[in-house]
Amino acid sequence: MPKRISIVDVAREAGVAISSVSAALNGGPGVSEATRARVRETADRMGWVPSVRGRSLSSKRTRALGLVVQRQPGVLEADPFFAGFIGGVESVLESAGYALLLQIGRSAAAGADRLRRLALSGAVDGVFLTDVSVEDPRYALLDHLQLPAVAVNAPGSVWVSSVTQDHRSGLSALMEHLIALGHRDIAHVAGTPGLVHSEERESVWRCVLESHGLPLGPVITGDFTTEAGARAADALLGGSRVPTAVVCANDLMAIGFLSRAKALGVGVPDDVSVTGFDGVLLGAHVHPPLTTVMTLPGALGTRAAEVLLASVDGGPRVDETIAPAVVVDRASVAPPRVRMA
Amino acid sequence: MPKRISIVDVAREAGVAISSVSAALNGGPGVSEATRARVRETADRMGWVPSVRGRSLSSKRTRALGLVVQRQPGVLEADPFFAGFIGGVESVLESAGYALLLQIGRSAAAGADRLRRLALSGAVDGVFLTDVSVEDPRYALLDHLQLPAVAVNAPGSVWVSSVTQDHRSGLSALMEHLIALGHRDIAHVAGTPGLVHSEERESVWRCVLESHGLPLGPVITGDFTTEAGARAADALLGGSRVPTAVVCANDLMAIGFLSRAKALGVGVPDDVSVTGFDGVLLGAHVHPPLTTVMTLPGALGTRAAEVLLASVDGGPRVDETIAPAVVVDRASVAPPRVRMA
DNA sequence: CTGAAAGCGCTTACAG
DNA sequence: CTGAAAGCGCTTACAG
Repeated sequence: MPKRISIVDVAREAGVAISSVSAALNGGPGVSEATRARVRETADRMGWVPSVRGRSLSSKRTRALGLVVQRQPGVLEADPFFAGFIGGVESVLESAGYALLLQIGRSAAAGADRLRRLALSGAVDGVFLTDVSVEDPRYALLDHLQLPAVAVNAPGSVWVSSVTQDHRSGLSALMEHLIALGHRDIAHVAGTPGLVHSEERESVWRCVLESHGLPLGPVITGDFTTEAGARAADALLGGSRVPTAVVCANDLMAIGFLSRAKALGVGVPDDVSVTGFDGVLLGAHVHPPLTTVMTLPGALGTRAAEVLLASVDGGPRVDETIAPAVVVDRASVAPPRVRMA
Repeated sequence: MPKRISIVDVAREAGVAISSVSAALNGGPGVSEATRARVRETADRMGWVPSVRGRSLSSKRTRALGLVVQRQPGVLEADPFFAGFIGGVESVLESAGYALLLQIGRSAAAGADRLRRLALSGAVDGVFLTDVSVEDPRYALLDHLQLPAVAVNAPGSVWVSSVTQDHRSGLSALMEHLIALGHRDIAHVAGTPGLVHSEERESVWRCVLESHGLPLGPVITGDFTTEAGARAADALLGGSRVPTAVVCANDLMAIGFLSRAKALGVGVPDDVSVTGFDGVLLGAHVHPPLTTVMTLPGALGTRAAEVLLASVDGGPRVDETIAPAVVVDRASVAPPRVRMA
């Protein structure tokens, strides 16, 4: 094992005190340019990379940010959000010299517990909050710990900042589009109950229908998986009163719905229009290509990371917003077929 | 800011020395059961979670494992491998009390550099090596540092262990299946040049054709994206000699190919058979459902994490294997249409 | 079985 | 501008 070289070695080699090495490398004051240059050159020559262990203990900064994903590990594969979000986060952490500490909690309770240990053990300088539920217990923890945090697509709290992409206007526009085409029986395939974004989407669906004086079509409760979408198709297409349009809370469920509808011999969009939500890449490649609302997980990740980093540096609590999600009209929507009464 | 409570506070409260607290909590020897119980009770009551900063500095263990993904951040969203792999990794790290440090390098060079800094800064106890290229410079670094590491789907080195899922037999079986159906003109849409798994898949395609004395159909070089698959369709379906089957190096390219073929009015599988590789969830929902080879990124992640953890605990270098990838025959393959000569 | 002390590798006042 | 010293919160020999 090649012995690790430490700040002491560099100081000795450069003929200065370790405090000077530290100041020189960190851009601190109290070092002449000549000394700074010499130390830098020596450190580079020796290939010294400061120990994050020593540094984090004395500086109270770990230079790492935490993300505890609350999902079943197996579900993550199909999830359209996290890869994009993490990509966005990483693109800013990279230049800031921060690392991302990722953990997965199988349930909301497990996730909250892992977050608690992560925070209490001092492993991270701040955390991202995703999959926020309506009364999320993590807010209280973070408020109490005063740990910098940013909630994604959720309100934030007294202490926790937030970064949000408006999903309501895009979904609302999609609903208006369906109604303008003549749809009157519009069903909803909802997401996992209790999550902020599930409730929000269902609420938009309901509000737009009510504002037009239209009946609330049936609601099938799903869980954001393709399988749930397929089950919803069974439930909605087998009944006596088949809706003319089905608004799904995400693309995966819409794709499952599409696939099952085809198997049942129901034509999309001729017999029933189907819409998704998220804008996953593959939505453009299913048959028919899926009309949906395009979200931007990557942009959200970028902004969230910037906000969190600012917060770690002592910045104030903020609530930010990125450009709203917009409708992408492809081919899974058409005017309703005229039917017998 | 609520003052962090430390081992000193717990020791004082329990009326013992800090070394006893440490030994009691870590299950070390030299503590009576009575003391151990009392310390545990005190620590729990005070809500003390040991500082990973202090602990990692003195123990030389950070209890974190590193993964530097070499991808463009934007590409990650469509990637079928990482979410599953990370899910598998996390399921074992969770119970082991380890964390995953994730970084993204935009290129192989950037990734190697981030890995170097990660290793040299002592931020992790071991690393996963993915997207291994044919002459990967990271092996030399890891061998030199003697940092525990496990290469995924690649050979490993003198020091680095490996965990592999056999991809050759499944792809080979798929090729045999096509040939048995009567295909003689089989093209290949290859992956990013230089990567171990790109080369491997192309090599299987070539070997099976050669062993049957069949001509090597054209090879289009792609980069594993849907767009590359679409471009390959343009190149292969527009030419004078259209192959009867196209073997793509991954599902995403196959799905792009499918989509473009449909736009060009070429029927799959009637006019041309198309196959993918990976077994992404959505391959079952495209039209026609994609025949492919099913890999198991989650199982690979689980095994890789187990191997790496064993290695961190001083275990020997190993080369392990999980169950091979198998053919999933769906509907994008059929016998070739009889054509005029 | 128990406790006082050294040490991990840095940063940060503080004194020269 | 420069350097010696304390201290961050643990673990690990070592002595009692």
